[in-house]
Amino acid sequence: MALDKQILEQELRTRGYKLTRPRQAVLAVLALGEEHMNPAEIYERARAIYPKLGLVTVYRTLEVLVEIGLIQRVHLDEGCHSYVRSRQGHSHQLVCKECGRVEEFSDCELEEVFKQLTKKTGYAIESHWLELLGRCPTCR
Amino acid sequence: MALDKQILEQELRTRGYKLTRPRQAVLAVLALGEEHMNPAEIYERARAIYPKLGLVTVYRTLEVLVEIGLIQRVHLDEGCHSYVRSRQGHSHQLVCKECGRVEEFSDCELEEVFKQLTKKTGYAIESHWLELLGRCPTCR
DNA sequence: CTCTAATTGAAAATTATCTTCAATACAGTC
DNA sequence: GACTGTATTGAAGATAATTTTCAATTAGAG
Repeated sequence: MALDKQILEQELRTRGYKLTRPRQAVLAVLALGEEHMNPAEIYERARAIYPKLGLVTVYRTLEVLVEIGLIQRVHLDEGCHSYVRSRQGHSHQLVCKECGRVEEFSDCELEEVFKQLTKKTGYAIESHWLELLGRCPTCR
Repeated sequence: MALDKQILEQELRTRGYKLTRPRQAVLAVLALGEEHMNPAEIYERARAIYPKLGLVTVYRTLEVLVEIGLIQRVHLDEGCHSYVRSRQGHSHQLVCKECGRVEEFSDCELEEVFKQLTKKTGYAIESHWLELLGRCPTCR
């Protein structure tokens, strides 16, 4: 995953953002994680790397990364707003209830379902959000 | 939809909850709405019916209703945590970005997708959440 | 009608997130 | 390697959302 951190860094730089130490710390944490983490968790872990880091910077960095599409928000019932590294362009998440591990997948066959719905309801479907909760192989 | 309100009330009573005036006001608002509403919006509308209502009670009532399964949470990127009346047992939502109208549907063909994923990832899928965003016929 | 436990609302507490602003550090230029 | 303009940072305070506490009220069983 060290590799992944470099990809994230490169992507940031390419877009004209400066690669600062605080950002590097946040990226390092995100690149590691299979799990979804909320801002506070990310903050805590990233401070192990760069202790002067401020929570505000975590929020700001996450905002940038979501906008660029490098990470994705995960919505959970309790304590909304966690984040995970998004691997493929558009993908969905399989979250383990037990350990929080996140598996991503993208090859879904939802398109057909959407077409039918468009016909039936008259809605123009513009985006979708699918999230699955379960238990990962290890936790079963 | 007045009918629906009575269904909600009946369900609450059956479960041993008292049918108070504040709760009735909240139920009335929820029974009406095609739209998803956040606690503050529900509060405001319900106060037209029962002015003494407190916001806290709205939160508490929503909590009970979600637990019973009479309403569902809708997750949106900005301002998480809206609620809609849930019609069928398990269903999904088609939310209009423009006017907030919510269309529910339940006959989805996701089961097949899930089976494949279980096989591929080893996860035991226990629950899922699907949300579609788009534009309703009127707003198009 | 009475009584008790559930429920309520006001206020205060907590938590999450955002804004402001002076100080700092990156990255390109010399 | 030092210089410089601009983006970025962190602390502190502001705002917003949600929860807790607690004394007063009320639904509904008897």
